[in-house]
Amino acid sequence: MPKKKKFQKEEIVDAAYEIVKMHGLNQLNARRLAKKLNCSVQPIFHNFKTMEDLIKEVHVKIYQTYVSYMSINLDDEKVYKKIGMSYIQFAKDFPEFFKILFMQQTNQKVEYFMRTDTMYDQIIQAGQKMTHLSYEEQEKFHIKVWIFTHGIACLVATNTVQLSEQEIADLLGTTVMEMMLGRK
Amino acid sequence: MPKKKKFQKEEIVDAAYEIVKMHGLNQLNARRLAKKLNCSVQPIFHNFKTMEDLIKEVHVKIYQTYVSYMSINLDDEKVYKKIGMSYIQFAKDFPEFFKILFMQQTNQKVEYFMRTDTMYDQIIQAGQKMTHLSYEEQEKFHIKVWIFTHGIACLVATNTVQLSEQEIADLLGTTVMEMMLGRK
DNA sequence: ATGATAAAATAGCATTCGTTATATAACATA
DNA sequence: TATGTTATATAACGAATGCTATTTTATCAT
Repeated sequence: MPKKKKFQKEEIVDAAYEIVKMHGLNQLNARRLAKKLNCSVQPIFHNFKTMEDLIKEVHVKIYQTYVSYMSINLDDEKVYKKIGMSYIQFAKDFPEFFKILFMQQTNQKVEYFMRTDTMYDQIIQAGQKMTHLSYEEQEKFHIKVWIFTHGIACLVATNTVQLSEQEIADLLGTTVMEMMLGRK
Repeated sequence: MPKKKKFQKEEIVDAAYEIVKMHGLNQLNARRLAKKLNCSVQPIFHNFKTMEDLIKEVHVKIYQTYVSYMSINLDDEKVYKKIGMSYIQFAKDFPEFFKILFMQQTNQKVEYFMRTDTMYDQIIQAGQKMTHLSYEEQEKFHIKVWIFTHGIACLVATNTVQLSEQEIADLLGTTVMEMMLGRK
């Protein structure tokens, strides 16, 4: 009966993902994507109602990339440092993705790293094992560490500072230590 | 002889500045600006060769706004806290400006707050008066405080977190204190 | 008043974008 | 092989953008 599909949804999303990764979201458009796929714009609009719909699926793939970077064994020691390093490494390896996920006007994205995060509670509890603080104290500590980490990640993603992995590890390590030791 | 000029460069830049302040840089275009000025697009292109030229002048005005926010008496006590609070307050009051100045891909903008900053040395020295650290130690401390401050400012500018002035002051105050006390 | 001159209005061009109407081509089934 | 179905190509529409050619209008020295 029908002609076999040449362009599947997945490969279109993959190509769009690559464009966004290399050149940012505002460089993604139907013609550019078609060119990358060596086709006309038809397969795109045949598979997706609108560009917006396609971008939604790209978002999902971007978020999956982030999640895979952040999958860390919470039983490990130095949880905070490892989580922080992963977060910053993500910002370094995928600056465009980081900007999309964490440096844009917020609507529903807060959930990614705030209280609603599924990992939030686990992180606090993992931290408690090492610091022996109360849940509330640990929570305050966690927020401060996270803000500092986020600060570095933003600077890295925008290329405002260029830091090696070792420099980042030192900076994060000593600061987290000082934040802990300096508590009243 | 000639007709008197009705639209001066300054008022055009002012109107553009307002649009950027309220709606961001990518909402600025010739027709929208003309509408705000109650004129056609002609006065704009008569006064500026291109939109890019106009935007350059808007950038200058934005940077001036930032500088006026950051003009702080360095002889004051709690310099760090005051500078940090000003930086964050700027991000809160002018999120679009903050994003333009400090949350975009960097080219020449590093100068705003890095070593090349004219205030950089004065800030370090002012800090030394209170901490009695060596210049190098004070420098390290300064960078950490700045990263933390920048982290909060980014979160505020993107509306990822909503913090009152008091909450910001507490967060910044206690963290800077802990960073100082926790040093090896 | 009038004419020279420059500012501003009008209307349009060229480009880029999302999207779609139409035509063509490929493929499974009869 | 013929037919129906559908994926893809071609080409174009309509809106938004930067910018400009042309016309209109206001000012001021004469």
